[in-house]
Amino acid sequence: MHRFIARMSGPDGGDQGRIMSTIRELAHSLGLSITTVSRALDDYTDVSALTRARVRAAAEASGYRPNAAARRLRRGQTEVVTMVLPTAHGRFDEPLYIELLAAMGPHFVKAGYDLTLLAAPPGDEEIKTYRRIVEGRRADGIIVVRARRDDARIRYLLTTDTPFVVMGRSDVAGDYSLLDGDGTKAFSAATERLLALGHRRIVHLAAPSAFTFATLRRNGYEGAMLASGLQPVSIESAAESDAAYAVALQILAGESRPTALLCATDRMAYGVLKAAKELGLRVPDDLSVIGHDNLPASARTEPALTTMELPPADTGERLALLLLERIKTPDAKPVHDIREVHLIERGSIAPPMTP
Amino acid sequence: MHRFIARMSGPDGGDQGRIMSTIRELAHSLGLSITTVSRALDDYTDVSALTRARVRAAAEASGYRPNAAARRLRRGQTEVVTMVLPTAHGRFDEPLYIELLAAMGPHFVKAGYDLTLLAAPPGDEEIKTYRRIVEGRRADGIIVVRARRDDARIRYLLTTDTPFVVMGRSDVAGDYSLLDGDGTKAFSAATERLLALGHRRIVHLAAPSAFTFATLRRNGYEGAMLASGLQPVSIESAAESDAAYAVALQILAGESRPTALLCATDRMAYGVLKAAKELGLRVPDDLSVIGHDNLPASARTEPALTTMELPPADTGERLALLLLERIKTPDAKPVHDIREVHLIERGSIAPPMTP
DNA sequence: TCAAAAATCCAAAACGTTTTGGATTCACCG
DNA sequence: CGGTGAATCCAAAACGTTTTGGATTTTTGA
Repeated sequence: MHRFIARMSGPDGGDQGRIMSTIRELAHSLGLSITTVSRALDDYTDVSALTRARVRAAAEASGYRPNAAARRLRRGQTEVVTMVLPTAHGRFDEPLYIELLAAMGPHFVKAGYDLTLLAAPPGDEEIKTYRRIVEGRRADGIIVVRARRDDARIRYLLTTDTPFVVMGRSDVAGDYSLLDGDGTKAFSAATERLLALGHRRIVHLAAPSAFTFATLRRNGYEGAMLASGLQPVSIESAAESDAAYAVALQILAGESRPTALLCATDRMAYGVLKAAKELGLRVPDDLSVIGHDNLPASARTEPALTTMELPPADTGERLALLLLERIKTPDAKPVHDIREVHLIERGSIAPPMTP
Repeated sequence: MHRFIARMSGPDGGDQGRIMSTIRELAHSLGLSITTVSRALDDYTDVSALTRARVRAAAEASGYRPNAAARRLRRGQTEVVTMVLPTAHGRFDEPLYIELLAAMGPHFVKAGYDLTLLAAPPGDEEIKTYRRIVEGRRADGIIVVRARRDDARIRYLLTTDTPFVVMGRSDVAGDYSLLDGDGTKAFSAATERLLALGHRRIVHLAAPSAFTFATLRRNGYEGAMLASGLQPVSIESAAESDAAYAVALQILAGESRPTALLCATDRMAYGVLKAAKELGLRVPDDLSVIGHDNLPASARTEPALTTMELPPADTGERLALLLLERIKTPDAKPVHDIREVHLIERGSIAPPMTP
């Protein structure tokens, strides 16, 4: 009876459902010290099982959440990781990032981190953005995407002690974790697939060697060709589809034209498809085409494009985990994770009709 | 001489280039109080022009940046805005978001806000994510994208006092700012365009009426048809391209088939293109097709798809500004910004050949 | 010349946590 | 029964700002 009354209107019962905004209120309502409440919520061995349970229940019931700013100030860490989107001007046709973000999200949330996003065009502005994050201590870790061969961002970050991970490969030396697709192996495998279909005149449409991935993919293609006793032919083009279109018109003009074109990127493959159509060549009968990236548009081309991709969900998850590891144990040896790229076969390849 | 020595090794000169991490150090090195330094940096009229300049210079030179957590704690605001990505499972083919994010970014940065990103699949998890933000006071404002007719997120946010803006329209009543494309006007204009080309048998392939936009677009089409004295024919289909494909096969089978199909979305238009090809109908000669969204793939279809879009850069900018306004003056009347949708003409429409 | 007003500065409080360094109680042992 | 150690708890300091409420000096007005 006594208990019942206390629940109804006693000094303890009054705060029942109210939303408790500070730990002080919560502690007071429980007749405990702030210290004890804090430690109970943080699983210290320091507090009795009974008290812990009581605190837990009260926190749950009242919807108490520690003030993020206060805990960050006291702890000296931001509980934030940041990814800077390299935004060239104009249309930003890079759906990969949104998938990466979606895949990374849950892992960061689980680890108690918020993911903040900044957009910066390459150039001076970009480095300033990184400085702002680092000097303003706005993040505990950074994700650098689309690494460049000579990458000022990586060079800068190496001079600081901010944990970071890189997606893609760079020529910048130093100890940092990175994740990238195994472009060499992927292009080697794609070449072998074409060889298995009976192709012999396979040409590689390479991206500018300023990109690290371009060289890696080229190596894969050339290695596979040489291993089969064939002479590799790599032709470099700008990475835009228009440029690839122009180059492809040349390549496909002659009599002994290739029966297959292995392109460094999907976008380049689009140019090739356009050129083939222009020249009256049927894909895949007269010409097999392969790209890389699996852009959404590649499923809609005519015919649908055979391509390769680094599965975004896995990649995002791995990227998040790498960064969290880096934050937790900054002295551990950084890891280089070179992951397998998957071949996605669609309608743009077939055995060669013209021998 | 005296001055020179002081610079070399005097008590003031020692801190010259060192990075100053707290306002206390900075104040000390200038022989000023913390208060004065803080107010100098914040443009109070309270401090003399000379002092202000001195403080500014020293802050600049030493790379001082106020600790974000401390200022947030003191100010009671997070300086963070959040956007929750609705991620269905599987491939996330929605490049719009990344463009929106890129466009919003600079405006938030300029206003001193960080943009954090959370991913949540629709369902219970989604509302929990919103609760976490609101109850944990993790953001000063929220961006809700892809509004639904009966939208639990909006209903929840209306019960709190967290500022937010919505992209898209919902049936949920209440005072909140929103931004959306004028689907009605756009579809009316597209219909008129087809009429001007000489089409008379124009059919609208509508999305499920569970989506607000579906009804709006349908109204636009039907209004334009009626205004021209023609009988509108709207046929509803699921929004996936496969479903649209099946429906299109039916529509295009008969003898008096339509000469133009106006589709509620690009994805539905893809299904129509596939059906037309299957039936041996040439686009655009035998059939004109229009979509909406301007997905990247739409530029690569065969023929390239005529479509409509809400320009992402403008949209993102406007969305950011709307939210910032909402945060600054929460009592101001919310605005409904219905923006013009642009028609992008490509190869999938032409005058009808078969009369 | 003196009082009032303006200009300029500052000490201390406050924001809500986490953590340090004990204090208290209680059981147990010799 | 005194002492030791474990089990619990807590007061107060600290994190780095911003803001409050003066204090001091200088200028102005009569």
